[in-house]
Amino acid sequence: MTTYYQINPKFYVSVDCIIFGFDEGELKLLLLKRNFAPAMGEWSLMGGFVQEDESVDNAAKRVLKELTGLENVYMQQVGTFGKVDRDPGERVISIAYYALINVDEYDRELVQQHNAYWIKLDELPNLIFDHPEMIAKARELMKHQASINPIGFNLLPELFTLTQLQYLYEAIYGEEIDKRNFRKRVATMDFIEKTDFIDKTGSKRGASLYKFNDKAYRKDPKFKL
Amino acid sequence: MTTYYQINPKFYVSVDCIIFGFDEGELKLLLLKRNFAPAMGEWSLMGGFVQEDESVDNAAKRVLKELTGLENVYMQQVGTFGKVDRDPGERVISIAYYALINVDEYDRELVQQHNAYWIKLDELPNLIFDHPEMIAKARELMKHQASINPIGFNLLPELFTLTQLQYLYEAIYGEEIDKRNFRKRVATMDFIEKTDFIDKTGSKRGASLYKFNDKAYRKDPKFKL
DNA sequence: ACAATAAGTGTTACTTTTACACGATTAAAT
DNA sequence: ATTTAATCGTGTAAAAGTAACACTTATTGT
Repeated sequence: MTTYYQINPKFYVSVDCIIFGFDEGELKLLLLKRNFAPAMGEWSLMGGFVQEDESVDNAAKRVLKELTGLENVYMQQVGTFGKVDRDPGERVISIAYYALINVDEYDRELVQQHNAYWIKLDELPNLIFDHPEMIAKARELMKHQASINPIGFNLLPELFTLTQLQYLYEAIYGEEIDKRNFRKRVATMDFIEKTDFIDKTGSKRGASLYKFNDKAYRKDPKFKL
Repeated sequence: MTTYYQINPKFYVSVDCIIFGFDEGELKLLLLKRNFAPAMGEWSLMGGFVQEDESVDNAAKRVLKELTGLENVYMQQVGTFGKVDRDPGERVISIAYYALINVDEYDRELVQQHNAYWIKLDELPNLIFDHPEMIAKARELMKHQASINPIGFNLLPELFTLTQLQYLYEAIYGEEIDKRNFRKRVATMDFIEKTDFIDKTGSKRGASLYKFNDKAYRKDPKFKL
C-alpha cells in the first residue's frame, strides 16, 4: 500500500504469561521447565509469538489456552519489555500479561505435555531473560488491582469460605489480616453473598460458603479489601 | 543463529508520546497537526518507529527529543496497543508513553517545524487511530501515579508557589481542593521546601516560592497529595 | 463427656479526612 | 494620603475510617 512504512525495521513480537493460581493457602505461578529451544532445560514463563491475524491481546489469550485449555480468563497487560538484548538469540519485543486462574479447572494433560509446574511465589527458580522482572511487575500490579477490584475471586472456586478468602488476600498482600476487621469489610459488600451451603472439610464445625455475585457488584461497584 | 524464530512473522513497532504540560492553570497535550503521510491534515500524537539499535524505551525518548529537544524527561510506559487494524495502512503495534514536561523549556522551533500545538485536555480535537484511547489511559495512569509519587513537579518550573502547586493538582484530579487542607498536607512533606524568593507576579502581596528537594525526598519518600 | 479445632462475633481507641472564614499584605487607583 | 482590590496565609472541630483486641459456638473424634 503506502511506501511510508517500508524504511523501518520489523520485529518479532511475543507475549509472556504470568499465570497466578491459589492453592493450599499460597499463591503459585505456572512455569515451564523448557523441553524445547531456546534455553532448553531452563525455567521460563509460558510465551509465544504474535501472529499476523491476531491482536496482541488475543495472542496472550491463545498462549494461555495452549497451556491450560482455559478461555475467558481474567488477563491484564503488565507491560512491554523491549531492551535490544533481552533475548540473546534474536531481537524480540515481548508484552507481558498476567492471568488469574482457578487451580481446580485447568487441563492437567496439556500442562504436563508442556512440562509446566505450579511453583510457590516465594520459591521461584532462576528464570530466563527478563522474566523475573516481568513477574515482579505483574505481582505489584496484581496486588494493586486486587485491592480495588474484585478480581481475586478468579483465583477461588465458585463457592468459598471467608477463611479461604482471607488467606487469599493475605497471600496477595504478603501480610496477615485481622479476622474481625476483614469480615466487617466483607459484610459491607453485598455482592459477596452467603449461600446455604456449608463446607465441612476445613473444620469440624463447618463454615458457610459464599459466592461472588457479579451482577450485584455491577449495581454498586465499590470494592476494597 | 537459531532457526527457531524464523517461522514467526515480524511487525512494525512504534511508540506514541502523550506529552503533558501545565500552562495557565490547565493541563495541555502537545499534539501534531500532521503535515506528512499517513493521515495528513489530521491530529495525532507524536510517534515514531522503533529502530534496530534502540530499546523501546529509548525509542520513546528519541521521539520526544525529536519534537521538543528535551532529554532526561520523566516518561512512563502506558501500554501496548496491538489490534490488527488499529493502523489502517499497515499492521503496526504501538507502545504508548506519557511524558511530563515544563512548558517553559522546550524547543519552540522544533515544535513549530513539526506543526505541533499545545491543546487543553478538555478541548482535544478528533485524533487518528486509537490515540484517544491511549490518551485516556495515560491520563488515568498519570493521575494515579501523581497522587503517590512526586512527579507533578516535572510540570512546574523549579520555583513555584503553593497556589500554583494546588492548581496543578486540581487540574490533575479534575476537582477543587481545599486550600487549608492542601497546605497542611504540603507542610508534612519536608522535601517541599520554602525558599527566600517571593513571586510578585501573581499577587500584590507576593507569595513564597517553594522548590522540590529530591535528595530530601529520597531520605523519606512518603508522598501523598 | 471431654478434648480439639476452626468459625463466628463488638467495642474502643486512634488516626485521618473533611468542612469551614477571616485578617494580612501590598500595588494600583483615586 | 486614603481607599480599593486581589491574593496570601493560617487553626479548629466534627466526622469518618482504620486498627487493636479475646472469647463463645458448633461439631467431630476419642
